[in-house]
Amino acid sequence: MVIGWKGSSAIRKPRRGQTFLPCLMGEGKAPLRVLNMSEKPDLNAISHDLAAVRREKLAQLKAAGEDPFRAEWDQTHVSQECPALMPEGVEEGPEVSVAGRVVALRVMGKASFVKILDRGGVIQTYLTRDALGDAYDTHFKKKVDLGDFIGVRGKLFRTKTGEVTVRAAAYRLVAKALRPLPEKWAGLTDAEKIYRQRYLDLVVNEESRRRLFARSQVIASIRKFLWSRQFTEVETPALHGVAGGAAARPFVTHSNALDCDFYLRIALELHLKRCLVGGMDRVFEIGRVFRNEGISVKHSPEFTMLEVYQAYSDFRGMMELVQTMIQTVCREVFGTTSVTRPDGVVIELGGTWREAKYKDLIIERTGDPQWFTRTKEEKIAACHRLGLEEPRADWEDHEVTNEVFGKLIEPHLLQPTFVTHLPKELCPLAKVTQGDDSTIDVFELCINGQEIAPAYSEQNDPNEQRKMLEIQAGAETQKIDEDFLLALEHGMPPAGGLGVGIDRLVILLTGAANIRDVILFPTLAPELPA
RNA sequence: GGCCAGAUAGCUCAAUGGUAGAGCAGUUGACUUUUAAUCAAUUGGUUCGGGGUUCGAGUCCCCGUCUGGCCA
Repeated sequence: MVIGWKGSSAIRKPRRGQTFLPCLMGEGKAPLRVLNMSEKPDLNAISHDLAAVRREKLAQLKAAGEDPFRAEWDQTHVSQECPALMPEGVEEGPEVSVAGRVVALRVMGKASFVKILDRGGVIQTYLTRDALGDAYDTHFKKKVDLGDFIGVRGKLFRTKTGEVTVRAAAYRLVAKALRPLPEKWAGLTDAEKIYRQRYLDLVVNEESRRRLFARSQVIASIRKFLWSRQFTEVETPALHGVAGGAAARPFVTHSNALDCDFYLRIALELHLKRCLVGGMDRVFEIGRVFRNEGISVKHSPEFTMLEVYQAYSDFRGMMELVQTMIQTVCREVFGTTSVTRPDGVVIELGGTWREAKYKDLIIERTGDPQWFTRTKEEKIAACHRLGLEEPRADWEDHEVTNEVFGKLIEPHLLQPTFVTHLPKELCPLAKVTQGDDSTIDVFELCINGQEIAPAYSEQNDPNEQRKMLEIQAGAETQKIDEDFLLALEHGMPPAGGLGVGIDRLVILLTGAANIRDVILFPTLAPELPA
């Protein structure tokens, strides 16, 4: 009859120093101790102060011997499981015990519908005076507010409109909310409150809840996929002596114990390659990286990277890996490989993705087959003709070209595209293409107008690596991670490496408009003390 | 970093320079199948902070804080 019940909830051993104070309401019994609450508490006087009203209700409960914050409840079912227990034609279902936050409260005299929110969604419960006795009037109607947590136990039934509902045989207040929920219809729209008080957003905005749960599922699905290919998951340091593996301004912090400064990592790359050196020849990490740069719709100062390194593979292998991985995750979490953006554009992630060489895209966009033999001044002039204002004489030649890519090409790559063979100046950590020493064996996967995942045939020649890092560092030789070069000198197997911006991937898959919408608690300026 | 916009009741939003309002939430009452339940009554304000103009400022001006958008 009862599912997974750990004995009667109404009978628990009193805790030390605590009198046994039953407060399970219903089951045809009056509470074992009649609540000694004043019948007409003067809430009227404080009715404007919503928190004070709730504090007073809590005080009255405690005065009557009930402490909601010490109540327990056995949750046997989650909201979303209930409809499956009520197949077509069934009038009365099994007994379930659900629990969650009260998000809708419709009291109609001697019967009430109460919707409660749990991790699976919302389930409706039906509380009546008939089933619950006096507690229905003196306890439920007087003391339970929107936002409180309650447990409800009873058999499932279907309302006359067909909604699967728990008919309460018993309920218990298991946590009181001392502050009110945001308004039920408009919800929470103040962007600042949505981010600072994300817990409220999660309670009242179904879309946010769906999106942030989806993020977790995407990450879980990625792990599963990589484990199935025998990758080892590792955790490498976030405190770096040298902020390497990418070109970005790092955050600086200080160790009191070691009396030295550290940088928060800007990439996972160099430690994962050390793992390759050590023989962990399929390795990945999903971790937070920090870049002390601009904040925008697409950039957060802390964001989550997946980096994958596979020995005896190369950037071609990474192409297959990332395409299969994203398609697998997409089907597993969303059941489809088509994504519709908020503006209606459909992005198709199925099939084999387009491949295009960087140089070909530049030549196509500029309409100049001789682009790469032009002088820098000619390129800058051409940029201005194409409507680009920014390029200046002090830019490096490849920066001018990359401006064309970043401003005029990448934003239009909505459908998945592997952009391959980038100029070698753009990344010092990849192998130079055989037969064309101006490019490297890499791709950037662009989807939805932004770079989602770069991948390289990783440089494993320590001498070449040192040369490229020295060029990149210029005069700032302290930016060279000597410890990494030392590791390379011990020998690193040939490998393909892949980085995936998890936040951007989730933006793409959930149709979000802003990176903050896929981060639970995005970086904001601290609030000033009042 | 620059430009633009915003900040008013717990929440969502109004308010020509002239007594700060509404809906929801709250409180009191009615109501045993509701779906933003309904009906009646009712409480609720340091208008982000600081200065200024004015007989009078939520409103106009200046400074600051935070937030959003665009640009860098």
